[in-house]
Amino acid sequence: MALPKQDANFPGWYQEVVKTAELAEPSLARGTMVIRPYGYAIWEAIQRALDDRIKATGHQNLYFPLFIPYRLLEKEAEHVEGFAPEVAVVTHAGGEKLEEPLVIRPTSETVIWDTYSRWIQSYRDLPLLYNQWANVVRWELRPRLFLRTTEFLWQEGHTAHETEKEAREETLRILHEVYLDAVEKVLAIPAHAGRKSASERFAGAVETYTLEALMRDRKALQAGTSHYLGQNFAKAYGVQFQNRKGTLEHAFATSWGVSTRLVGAVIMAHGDDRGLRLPPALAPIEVVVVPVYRTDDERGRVLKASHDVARELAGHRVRVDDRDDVRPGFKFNEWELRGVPVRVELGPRDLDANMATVVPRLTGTKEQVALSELGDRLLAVLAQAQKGLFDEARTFRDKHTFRPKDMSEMSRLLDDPGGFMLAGWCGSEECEAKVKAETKATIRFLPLEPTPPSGPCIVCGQPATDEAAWALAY
RNA sequence: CGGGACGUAGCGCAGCUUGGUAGCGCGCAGCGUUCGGGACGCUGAGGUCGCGGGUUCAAAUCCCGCCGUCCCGACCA
Repeated sequence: MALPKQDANFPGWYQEVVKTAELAEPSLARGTMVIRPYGYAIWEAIQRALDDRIKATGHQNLYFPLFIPYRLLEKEAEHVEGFAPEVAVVTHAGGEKLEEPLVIRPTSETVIWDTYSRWIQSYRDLPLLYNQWANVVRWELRPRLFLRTTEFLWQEGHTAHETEKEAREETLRILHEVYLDAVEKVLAIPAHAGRKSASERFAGAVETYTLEALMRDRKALQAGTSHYLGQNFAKAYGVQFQNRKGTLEHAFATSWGVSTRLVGAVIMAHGDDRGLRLPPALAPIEVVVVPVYRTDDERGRVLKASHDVARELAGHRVRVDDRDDVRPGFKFNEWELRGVPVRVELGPRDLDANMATVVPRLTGTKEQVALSELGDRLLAVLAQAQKGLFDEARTFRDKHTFRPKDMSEMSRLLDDPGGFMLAGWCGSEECEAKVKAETKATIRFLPLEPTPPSGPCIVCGQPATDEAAWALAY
């Protein structure tokens, strides 16, 4: 099960890691996947990180249904136009054709705002700060495990506010305090927080904010989005409230979501030629102890010592790999492939010297540590692993951030080595489309606030309104 | 939908040109030897050759039709 080299064949490398590390595998229905326990444990850790932050910012969880009557979807014109091509529709049920087809939610703005119309009467009912954990279905044309599957798991927040200011603040609070914080501190992936151009905006949004990260194949990945929806949905679904002055007004909306795609982001941002590398904050197993023995005597002695190590690290996720049917070398490789941050090898030689062999996944170098200092040393290695992955990814990203002088240079750099291209943009869709046509790159993000750069638009030479970050993307 | 390829054991593939009753690697089961970096030997289980039709004494192989999957383009968390 040798992995393809990352540089030579990144898609092959990715697929092989997802499969052999037992994260997930394709399933029967087109574009769907089965998430296996190890992959799901990573997702659960991501969920916990997000859910903690969502609640800490004052939100509550609730749940809306999977099925949405087609007519509800149609009420917001831009929204339906954006999603219609990729919704799955149920036309038959209970053995007959349905009078009205049901769509399987591609996102839940429509049902939720239809419901909010009954929940919101007065400014006293606001704000509504709700989130749901759910599955959604989007009929994507090019599915890829975790990154773009027909069905995926995610979290979607839907809030309603009294004022535009409050709603806009909410959009940015989620972006920073929930998404950026979790992605950088837990997933150890450095990300740019930015604004989407009009063409990349969510269908029905006034403003879309995004988190963009650079993967190891130097393509960008959108890791989360937060939308300010203005009053579009409130108007479409008749959500009005009586304000403090006694007059009727439409509520202001936000929505925001991140998905199982983040599991793919962790794989692609941190993986190396030996497989996965997981940040300890996310790793289902932080420390694996591999006992080495030959005879029954040695086995008993070494296993006892192994469990002592596990006990000393109470509160951390430690696994003693006591399988008798595979040899140590196999275990070393397997746990490296699955990204466990630290391995401890314990054999008769170690025990005779009152030592253990410690091997951090990041460095791969073996070090001898006295048993009496092992606990402290492991904690230090774990802390270093979390920081090391983040620092390495940030250095990598900065090294692959360029300021091309003109289109041909941008084109050349995108081709090799790839990365983010920062350049002036005049704000016109024509220029944006031209870059895409010539280089396949899209604008991944604009600065949070419009900030004219020093140079002109890289396409037309007119004065620029923003410094845009272009990249090839997933 | 436009362009290209492929469907043979759980997975990855060979066999097809030139028809003769299905094979390799990995994995799986049993036994033994091994065990500090992906072990080895022997034995064994496992296949409607995508589906339907045709040609032929005989079809995985040749012919016709259908179905499905994957890759490249437009979409996308």
